[in-house]
Amino acid sequence: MPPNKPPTIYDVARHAGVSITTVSRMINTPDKVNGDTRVRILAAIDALGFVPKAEARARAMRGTGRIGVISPFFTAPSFVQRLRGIAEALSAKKFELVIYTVDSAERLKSLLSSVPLTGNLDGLIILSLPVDDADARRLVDHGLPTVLVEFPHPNLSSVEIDDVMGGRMAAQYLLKKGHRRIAFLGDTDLPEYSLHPVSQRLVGFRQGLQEAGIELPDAFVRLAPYSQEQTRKVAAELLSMPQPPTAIFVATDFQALGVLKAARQLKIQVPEQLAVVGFDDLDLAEYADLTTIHQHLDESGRLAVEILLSQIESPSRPTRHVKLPLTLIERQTA
Amino acid sequence: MPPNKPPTIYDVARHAGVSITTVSRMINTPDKVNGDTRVRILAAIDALGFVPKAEARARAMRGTGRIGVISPFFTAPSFVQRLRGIAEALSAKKFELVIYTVDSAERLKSLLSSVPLTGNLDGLIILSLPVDDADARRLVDHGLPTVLVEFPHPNLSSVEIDDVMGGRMAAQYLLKKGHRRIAFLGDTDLPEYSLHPVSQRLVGFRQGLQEAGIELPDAFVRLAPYSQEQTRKVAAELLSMPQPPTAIFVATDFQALGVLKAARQLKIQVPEQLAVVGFDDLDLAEYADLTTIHQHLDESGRLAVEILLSQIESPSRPTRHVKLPLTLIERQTA
DNA sequence: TTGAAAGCGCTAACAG
DNA sequence: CTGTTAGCGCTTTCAA
Repeated sequence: MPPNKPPTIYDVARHAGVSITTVSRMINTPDKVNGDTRVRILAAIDALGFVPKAEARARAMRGTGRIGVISPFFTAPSFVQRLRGIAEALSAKKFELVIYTVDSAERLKSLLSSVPLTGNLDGLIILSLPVDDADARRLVDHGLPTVLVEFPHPNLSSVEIDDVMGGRMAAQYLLKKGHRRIAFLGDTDLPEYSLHPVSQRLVGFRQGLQEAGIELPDAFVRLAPYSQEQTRKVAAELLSMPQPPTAIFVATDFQALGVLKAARQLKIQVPEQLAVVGFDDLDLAEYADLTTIHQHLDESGRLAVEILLSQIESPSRPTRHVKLPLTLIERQTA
Repeated sequence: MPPNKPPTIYDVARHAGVSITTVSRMINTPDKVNGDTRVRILAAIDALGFVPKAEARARAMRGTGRIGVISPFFTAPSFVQRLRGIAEALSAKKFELVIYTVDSAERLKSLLSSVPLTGNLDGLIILSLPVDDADARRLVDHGLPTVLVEFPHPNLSSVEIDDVMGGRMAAQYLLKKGHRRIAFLGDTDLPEYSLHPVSQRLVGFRQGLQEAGIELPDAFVRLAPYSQEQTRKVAAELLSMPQPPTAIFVATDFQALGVLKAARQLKIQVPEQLAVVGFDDLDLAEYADLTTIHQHLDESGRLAVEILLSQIESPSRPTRHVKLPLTLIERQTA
């Protein structure tokens, strides 16, 4: 007949013939306990019906071991790949990963005001979401270490992507290949709560062309919703013009696939008759043999974690703004 | 200059010029504190924004429920799509989503023994990971509602995929199309910590062929690591045989892309000279116009959440085992 | 891999 | 009324 009081690690320790340290270890980092002892302790825990007191844990623990990630609702593969980098880096350290998804401007606002207060987090990563001055101030005031990805703010650390440069790189590459009639295809999904890096890519692209004295006629700038089918349609229109482009810079890989499909259906040879350059270098770009601008998606996540953790360790450190390099990956489509 | 670390009663005590005892008393039995001191302490408390630590934690854990997801480290797109279904369903219900990724058998064991204890979770979803009797028992004993996806266990609710049936469907479809020399291509990634549904698909596939009296020669069963390039190589070998198959059932869409690539490079016409059927119906299958077995990935996540939440609400409910239907999506490759 | 011992933030005696 | 001090159950160095 076990005692009346709820069992503590001390009871478990005695029961299993080990020290309380080992029991604690068993609970928190079981892999650091010998398989043998582990079984004994597990048995003791079961036998006594032991449940750790959350309150006592909270007391004894330094931080909460929780990192929050606020991300647009992951419909686009690129978020997922960033997230993958984050998850990887985080699970290596022993942090819990809490995900908040955003699907509206209100939800973002609401998260941004509640999370720092009640989120009980050690740190926060915000993916591809706009943070205004008030938000940033609140984050700073609450002493919640935060790293922004893809949307810089002077008061918070960030990992940035140089979308303008990316667009420029695409332009330069296609020009070098001898193209003169070059079109741009981007997406129309401009939710107020999210960013639109695609616009930046267009800016850079236009710059690149201008520097070479090439026009980008309005008819060659097309937008389509972020879906394969819709993009395919728009691409087909573009390719059916009397004077169609000989190259298209598609601002996202995913849409580039739609363009390739349109070309296939119209029996247009890629890259002979049409060059296609994408952006992102998603996993699937390799399959499609898509020439594309590689941005280090996984790496951006890992880096964000690294910056965040160092900030958590020494809060006095100044904010860092890292710009990840872009690379053009030459494959078969251009 | 707000503090960086959450303030403790020590901070408050110093700030108010009293001892920690008095602060503690102020919080628990305010009437036993002098009106004068009380005011000073009160002032200090909200000057510092003091919140008792345990309480802060409790509050964070209480209001919004927490659902944990244990998933293999998401390298495969199929996990991501399941996760997407989960995230969607969960954020609608105002639940917090905590992600634990597994990259080894030890890590899985470790999570399975620590998470129920210290996770502070209201429910748990385990994706495509093997749960043995001891694990299941612990989960049940701790009263942590759990739903398994893709790996059933009698004592826990689950959402299952009928991989055997899927393999059979693929076989039947190809047979109906008149194929007789049909090959199988699966992946070799058999981490001990994860499952291998692909084997089940092969079993079903073989059954389907046998029922029609068709042989599946060993030379037509090929495995390749889960990567486009490696799969492409193996497929190329297969297609370069003296008597190559006229159809290939590729057990994962992602690898099917590799097969298609091999066919392209060898100038083998799909579907005229080679039929290809995939499995999963990932987003990218649509792009590739891949005929494939559709499993409801997003839906499996949503469903898991639904079952879990209903289990949380009424813990007495018996466990449910739902088998999601599979559908063959006919596109261009077979 | 393990244990001793020093905290963690807080409460509860016990004097004053 | 207030401060000192000894725990509470648990985590986390640091040696061994």
